[in-house]
This record gives sequence, C-alpha cells and structure tokens, in this order.
Amino acid sequence: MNKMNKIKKIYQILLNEHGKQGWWPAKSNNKKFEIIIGAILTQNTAWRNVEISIKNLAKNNLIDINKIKKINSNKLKNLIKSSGFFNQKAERLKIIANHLSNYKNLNEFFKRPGKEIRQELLSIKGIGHETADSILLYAGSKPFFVIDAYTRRIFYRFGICNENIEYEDLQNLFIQALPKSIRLYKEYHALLDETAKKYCKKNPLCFKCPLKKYCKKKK
DNA sequence: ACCCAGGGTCATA
DNA sequence: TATGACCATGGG
Repeated sequence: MNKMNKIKKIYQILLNEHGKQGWWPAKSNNKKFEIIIGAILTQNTAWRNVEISIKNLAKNNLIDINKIKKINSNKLKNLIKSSGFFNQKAERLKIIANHLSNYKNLNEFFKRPGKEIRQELLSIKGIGHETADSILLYAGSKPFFVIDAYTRRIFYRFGICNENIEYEDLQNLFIQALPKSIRLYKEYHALLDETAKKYCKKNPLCFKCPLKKYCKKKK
C-alpha cells in the first residue's frame, strides 16, 4: 500500500476503534476565544492541566478578549498556573488579546482567506505552526491540517516519514492524501492524539495498538 | 527520582 | 539550517 492510501486507511481504522472525538472541547459562550486560549496553554503541556486553567478563567468570566487585555498580569499568571510556563503564557495571552482587539470580533478576524490569517498568526510572538493551524482549524473552521509531535511520531513509526520531517512537508502529505474536509481534518488530528496518548508513547504499547500492523518500530 | 505532556523563542555556529 | 537552553506544573 502506498503512502496516500495508508493515510486514508489509518483514519478509518482509528475512527472505528475510538469513535468521533469531537475536538476541540470548548464549553463557554465564547468558544472561539476559548479555543485560542487553550491552544496557547496546551503548548508542551498535558490537556488536563489546561482544563484546570480554563475553568479558573471561566469562573471569573475571563474568556473574553478585552478582559484578558485588562486583567492584572500577576492575577492572570495565578489563574493559569496549572498549565506551566505561566510567565510566558500569560504574556502570550496578553499579546494575542491585544492583537485580536484590533478586530470588531472573531468572526471578522476569521472572515478572510486562511493563508492570510495564517501569516498574521505566525507573526505573533508565541504562535508557531501548530498553534496557528490549531486556531485556524478548530476556532476558525479553516481547512488546515494540524501536525504535532504525536503525528510525527506515529507516521515515523509507520515508515511514512523520517523523524525530523519539516512541519509543512508532513502537512502536505495529509493535504494530498485526504479530501479537503474540515470535519475530517478535525477528527483525524484528534484521533492521532488519542492513539498516541494510549499506545504510541516512548515505550509504545504496540501489542494493543489498533495500528499495530502498520507500525514498523516494535518496542 | 525520573519521564513526559495537544510548543515556541532565542542565541549560537 | 540545525542544535541547545530555557520556560514550569502535575500525573504516571
């Protein structure tokens, strides 16, 4: 089976195994901004630690661009402490809130070609490729496939790419292999993360993994 | 007592 | 282009 067909096939296997993941989880009445906050807070951080921070923010009605702009930095740091790197992340949230407040609202921010938004996001300190694509896909519903360490690890173990493949190179493989569907992109990325969390860690539990027969690296 | 998590920036060569 | 230091909490 060639790479393109493998990429398609693996999606079906994971969907059958795990079902729909429904990413991105966001419960507030300001989901788009909540997703943006989560995208920053989850940088190199377990999601469970981010959930605590988001609850703290929601409890204080702070899932709001202007309120993040105005809140005292030390208070903000304290509220997001559980996410780690709280000094950096508080600063990043402030920078992003300041940037976004140039727009009337997030609908206006996202009402432009995706590539233009992506360039703008990448110019903001604290937003790299993955965070930009997460924001575009999950907050903006733009068709940008998100690549993360899990995605790279799984597809390296399948022999589809090398360990150090460039972000855009791996992203292009997905774009070429899959129909340009926002829902598919959202689900596939989430399924890869679920799979890697359970089975594809540093010492992978290959004997349980639904993708076992595609994986070339045992142990 | 380690290892890792839904990364990104900055300095250095 | 490509390494490495740094950021920091919380669960396994």
